[in-house]
Amino acid sequence: MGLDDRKLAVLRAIVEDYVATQEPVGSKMLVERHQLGVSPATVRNDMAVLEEEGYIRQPHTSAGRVPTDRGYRLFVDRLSRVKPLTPAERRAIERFLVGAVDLDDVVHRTVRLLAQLTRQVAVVQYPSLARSSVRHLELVPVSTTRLMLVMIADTGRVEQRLVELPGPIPPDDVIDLRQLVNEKLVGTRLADTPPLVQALVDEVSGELRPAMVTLSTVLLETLVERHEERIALAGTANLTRGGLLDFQGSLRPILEALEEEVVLLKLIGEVEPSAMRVRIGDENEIDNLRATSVVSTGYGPGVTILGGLGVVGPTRMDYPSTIATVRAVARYVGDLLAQN
Amino acid sequence: MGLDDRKLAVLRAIVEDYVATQEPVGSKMLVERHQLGVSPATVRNDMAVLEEEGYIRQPHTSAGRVPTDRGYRLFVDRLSRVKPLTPAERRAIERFLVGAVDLDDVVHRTVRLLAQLTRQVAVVQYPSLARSSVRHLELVPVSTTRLMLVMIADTGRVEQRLVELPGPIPPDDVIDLRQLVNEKLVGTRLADTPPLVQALVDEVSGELRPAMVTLSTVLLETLVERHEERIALAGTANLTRGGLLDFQGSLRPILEALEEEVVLLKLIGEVEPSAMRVRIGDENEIDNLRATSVVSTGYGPGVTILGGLGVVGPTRMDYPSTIATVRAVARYVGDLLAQN
DNA sequence: ACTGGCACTCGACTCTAGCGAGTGCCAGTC
DNA sequence: GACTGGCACTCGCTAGAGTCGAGTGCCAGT
Repeated sequence: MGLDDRKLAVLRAIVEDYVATQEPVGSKMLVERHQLGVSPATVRNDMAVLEEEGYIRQPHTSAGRVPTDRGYRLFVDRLSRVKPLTPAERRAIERFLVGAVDLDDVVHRTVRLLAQLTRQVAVVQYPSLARSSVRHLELVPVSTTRLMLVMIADTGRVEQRLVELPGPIPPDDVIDLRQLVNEKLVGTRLADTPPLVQALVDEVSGELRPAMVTLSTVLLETLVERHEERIALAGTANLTRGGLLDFQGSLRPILEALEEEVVLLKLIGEVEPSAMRVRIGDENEIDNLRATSVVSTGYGPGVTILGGLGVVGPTRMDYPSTIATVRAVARYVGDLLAQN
Repeated sequence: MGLDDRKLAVLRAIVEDYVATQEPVGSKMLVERHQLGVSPATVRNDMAVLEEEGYIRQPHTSAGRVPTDRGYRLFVDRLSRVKPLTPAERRAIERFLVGAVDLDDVVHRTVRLLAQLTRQVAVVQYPSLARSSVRHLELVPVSTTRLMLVMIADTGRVEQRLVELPGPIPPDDVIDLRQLVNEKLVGTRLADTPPLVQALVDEVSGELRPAMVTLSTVLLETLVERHEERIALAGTANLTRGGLLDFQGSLRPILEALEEEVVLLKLIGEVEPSAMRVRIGDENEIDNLRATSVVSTGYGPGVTILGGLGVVGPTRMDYPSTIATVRAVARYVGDLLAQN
C-alpha cells in the first residue's frame, strides 16, 4: 500500500505538532501551520488512509489524530530530519564534563547532563568490566587472615572484595602474592583471565598454595562472575512533566522498572557507538515500559564499546533532538574516557 | 491548655484511623472502632478542642477530621506505642543482608530492604569518609607521568584519583612514594591527615620532592576536600502509592529533591545511632519536602556514627512501624559494618 | 485529484438537584 | 459539671440533562 509523499508529509506534520502541543491535531490546524498546499478536506482523506494503515489514531471519534507507535517508528526511520545541536547545547556539554575528577564523577556528570538536555530520564552505564583490562591488583592485609583485594581496571573502575584466608599469612607472602597475580594478570581483559588464574594456582606450591587457592576463587568472582554492572540514573522528576497525560496516569510501573538494574542494563546495553537504538512504546521488551520510548547508544573511544547510555521518555518525545543529544553526549564521553 | 487523657486518646485514634484508611475520620466511625466509652457527641466536643489547638483540621466543612503536622508531632512524641517488628520482618532483615560481598553491596541491599519493609523511599548514606581512617594507599603507574592514587578506608570505601606528575618518574620512586605515604598516613582518620601530609612534603627532598608536592595536593583533595559523600536511594515507586492523594497531586518537587545529593545528606545526616529523628511536614527545612515526613537515624558500630539512613514518605505514614523498622535496619547495618 | 459544504458524533463543560456524612449547638439527664 | 440524644445545617460528591464546538466522513461539484 503506497503512501505518497504528501501523506508522509502529513504524518510528519502530525508527529511534529503533537509532540509540540501534546494535543490531538486536526486537519484544519494542520494546513494552517504547515505549508501543505492542499485543503483540510484533502488532508482528512490522507489521514483516513494513514489511520487505516495504523500510523495514527483517534483518541475519540470527534477528536484530532495522534500518532501510534507505528507512526513514530516511520517518522523516526524515514521522516525526521536531523536537528543539529545548538551552540548552547554544545557548550553545555563541554562545560559540564570538564573538571571531572574520577570515573564516578564523569558518570554522574554525564547522566545529569543528559537528563538536563533532553529533559527526560537519563541512564548511563559505567564502563563495563567485561570489556575492561586489568590495570593493577592490590592486596591489602586487613588482619592476619584477611586480605582486601582491590582490582583497578583500565577504564578507571575499581572493585574490591574481602578475602578470608584459610590461615594466617605473613606480610612478605602477601607481597609475593601481589607480585604473582600482577605479573600474570595485568593487561589482560577480564573475560580472558580465568585460564590465567588457573595457571597461577598450578604454578604455586608450598606454603603459599592454600592462600593462592582461596585468592583465586575470589579473583574469579571479582573478575568474571560477579562483576556487577553499575548504572547511574537521573532526571526521574522529568517523568512528571506533561502532567499525567503521558504514561496514562501512573508513573508507578515506570519508576519500578527504573529501579531494577537488570532492566536498565537491558535497556541501554549492547549497541555499538555510532549506532543509535530507538525503541518506541510496544517495541520495548519490558512490559512496564510499553508506554515509553527509549533512545540509547553505546559509548567508547572509537569503535570499541565501553558501555551504554540513553534516555527514557514518553513515546511522545522530540525524537530528532533527543537522538542528536544522546549521540553527542555519547561521543563526548567516549573521547573523554579515551584519555585515561 | 490542658488536653486530658481522653482527648489524647481521641487524637491517637484519629491518627491511627486516618493512616489506615486514608480518609478523613468522623466522630461516629471513631466511637465504633475504638473503645472510647463515650458517645459521638462527646467526641465531637473533644475534636472541636483539638481543632482549636491545631492538632487536627477539617478538609471541608462537612468532612471528618485529619491530623495536622502538629497532630502527628504530638502523636509521635507522646502517643505512639512502639510496634515491635514481626518475626517475619526480622527474618527479612537478616536474610537480606547476609552474603553481601562488598560495601557497595551492603549499601545497595540495605536501601532496598528499607524501601521494601517500609514501603517508602529509602535513603542510605555510605559510611562517611570524614569519620573513616586510612587503611591503605596505593599508587599505580598509569604512564610515566601519571599515577592513579587509590585510597582504601577502614570502612571499606575506596576512592581514586588521577595524579598528573610534573615530570616522568621511575617505577622505583613510585614504590618509595607509596611506602612513605603509607607509613605516615595509614591508621589516621581522614580529618586528621592534613598536618601529616604537610610533614611528608617537608621531609622529602631531592628528586622525589616535586612528585611528592603534586601528590600531596591530590592527597589532600582526596582525603579531606573533595571526599564526596555518596548516597543510595530506592523505592521511589512507592511515592505513587495512595494514588495522588498524598503530596497534593505532584510528585515533581519530591523527585527533584531526591535527586540532589546535597539535599539527601541534609535529610539523613548527623544523627547519632540510637537517636531517631522524625521530621514531619513543615518541620522539614527543604521546601520541596514540606509535604513529606522523614524518619532518619545514624548507623555505626556502637555509638560511633558512620553515616545516616532513613526513609521519606507521606506525612500520613505509619510512624510507629516506620520508626521501628528504620531503627532495626540501622542497628543491623551498624553491626554488619563493625565486622570489617 | 482536489475542494467546499454539510450532517453527524461525541467529549468537555456547565448547571441543577438530591444525597448523605459529618458537624455544631442546645436542652436534657445522670 | 460532664455527658448524651436530637436536630438543623453545611457542603462536597454524584448523576443527569443540556449545550457547545472541534473534528470527522461523505458526497457532489469542479
